[in-house]
Amino acid sequence: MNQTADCSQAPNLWSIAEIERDTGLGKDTLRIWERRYGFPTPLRDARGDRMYDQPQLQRLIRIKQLLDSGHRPGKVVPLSLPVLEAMLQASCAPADQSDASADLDDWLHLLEQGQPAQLRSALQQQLQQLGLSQAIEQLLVPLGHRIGQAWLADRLSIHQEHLFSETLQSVLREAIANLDASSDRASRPPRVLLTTLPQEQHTLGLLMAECYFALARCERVALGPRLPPSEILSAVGHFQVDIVALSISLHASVREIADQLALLRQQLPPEVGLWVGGAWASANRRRLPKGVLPVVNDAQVNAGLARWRAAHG
Amino acid sequence: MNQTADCSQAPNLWSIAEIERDTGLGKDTLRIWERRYGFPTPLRDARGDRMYDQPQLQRLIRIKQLLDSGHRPGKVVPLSLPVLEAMLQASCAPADQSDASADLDDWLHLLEQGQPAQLRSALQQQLQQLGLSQAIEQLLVPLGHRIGQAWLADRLSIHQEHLFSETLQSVLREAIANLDASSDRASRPPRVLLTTLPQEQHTLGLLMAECYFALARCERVALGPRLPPSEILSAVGHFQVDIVALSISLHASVREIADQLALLRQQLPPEVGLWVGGAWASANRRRLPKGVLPVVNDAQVNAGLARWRAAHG
DNA sequence: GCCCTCTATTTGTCTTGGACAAAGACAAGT
DNA sequence: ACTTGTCTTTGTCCAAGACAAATAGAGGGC
Repeated sequence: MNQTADCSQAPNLWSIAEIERDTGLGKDTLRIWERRYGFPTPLRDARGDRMYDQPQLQRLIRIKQLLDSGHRPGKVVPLSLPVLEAMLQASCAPADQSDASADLDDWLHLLEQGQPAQLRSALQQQLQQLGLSQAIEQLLVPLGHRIGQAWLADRLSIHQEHLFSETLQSVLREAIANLDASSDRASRPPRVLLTTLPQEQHTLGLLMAECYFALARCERVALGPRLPPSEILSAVGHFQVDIVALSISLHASVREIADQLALLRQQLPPEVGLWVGGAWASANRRRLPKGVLPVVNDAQVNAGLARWRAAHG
Repeated sequence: MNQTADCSQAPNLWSIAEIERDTGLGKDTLRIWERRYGFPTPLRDARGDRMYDQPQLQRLIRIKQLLDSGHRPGKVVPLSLPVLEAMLQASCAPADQSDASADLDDWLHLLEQGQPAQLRSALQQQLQQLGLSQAIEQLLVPLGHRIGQAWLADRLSIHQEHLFSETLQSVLREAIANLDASSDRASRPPRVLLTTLPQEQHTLGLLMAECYFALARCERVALGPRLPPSEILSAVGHFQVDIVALSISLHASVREIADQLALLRQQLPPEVGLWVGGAWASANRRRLPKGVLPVVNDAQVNAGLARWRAAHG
């Protein structure tokens, strides 16, 4: 499953360094869990080095995901794989909208068959038909969830997920370019800085956020993903930005993000807004520091913008 | 210089974990260099933990860059910062084309002033004027080098580099979309899989490669950056691909890449081509495994395609 | 019900020094 | 020019212990 090449001769055995790379868990952490919780229990090669097998790798990946969503190590490390998967399913599937999920399966089929051109034109057509903001909220966001689930359940391989991601990125950027080209109204304040924190893996959320702001005809400074907080601060000064908009996906570590947001809010000039979108923001609304505005859909973005424009005449 | 936020109270001091993150050198390696070469010599905090200061971090970053371009640790770790910088300048500046470099400075100025909209339209205009393939080879690639140099010399901050990268990405994708839309000729074989190896940081090269193949009206399967070799293999079967095209930037570690390429070539079906573009390919043509075709510019891509099409009727 | 503070536990990171194999460099023989 | 063997370089791994930062839970005041 989701299995990287086993470069060595041994079948499906990984060294501690490969486990660190594939799970994001530090070597020290892996060793100390072994002492404290009795898991993992890697085999040893001739030299005495730890060699992890596939079931243990799977279990570690799931444990890491649960850790990132706020669970404590002592509570999840000892659990068996089925239990872990059940917990993940529970935390990943937020209220299955039953009517849409059949349609989503159609999209999965399209992705599985794997004709890039077809996928692209199907996406374009849906965007046309539903309109950009509707398409994002009712199709793309749920579809993203569904694809994440399918990947977890081994129905989708990494390269299929990449194809979807790349194709959707291309389509969304085209949509933004079209919006900007049809200059029936010129862009106007506020000037919004768009980026993500450095940990972020999920780039599509940022692009969807950019769509919202493009629809509202904001001046945008799109800096792409993964900008360190210190650079966000200097960019704010450099570009004379009114609002910093961050996109944060669910897979990010809860605490780490909350800390960074608090620090960023503190160091940012008070008159500059800090808006946060993405699944993380909706799941952790209570943990947001003061002065950080959650904007998880088109309506909230527009409401926030209306308020800003009213205040700044 | 290029300095991340110092989260702690101490001014400009970093723990060993932060050094690992910022340089890519392992903790173990840092400690053993200390034992063996007498560098680095970190201070110690109250608890006895290593704390690295700014000069040492700078030196370590340069050392890592030289290591990645093939130097041996014993030769470079003991060298002083000025010497390291001189060596980097030498290896990074491949024959300054004197006529173009004044123009490049104009672009740097534009980037420094930092009006996103202006930068974007200037890029678009140049693409129109020179044509896509000319613009890439004569403007964008040299400009990329120049920006890398400027970043090294502290003239450019990270957020400016992000702005350039994001803007150019947007412009190039628009150009590709336009090419595809103007369907005077439909796309035809070979079918080309476009991606990069997982280490790759430099995404723009991939997009430029996609431009070349789009100009040649190939069927493209763009999977975005950072696809693991095992996934490349399964994608080749899944999408019935004729050619795998990889973009590899100069900053990648020479040996690591060469090994991965050899393994990939070996595991790939013999009838599927493996083409490699980007600065790495031109700098390491001799290290390419057999059966791997270097394509570092538009002409070579077209030549390769012509040969393929001739061979496959 | 909510918020604070204090304490006990959990948890990850850092330390030391030694061992060892994979890979590069270099010399000698074909 | 090419292989082969040896020496040297170099990074990773191991073990156990120490310790501070983070968290949970209990108790007290509003």
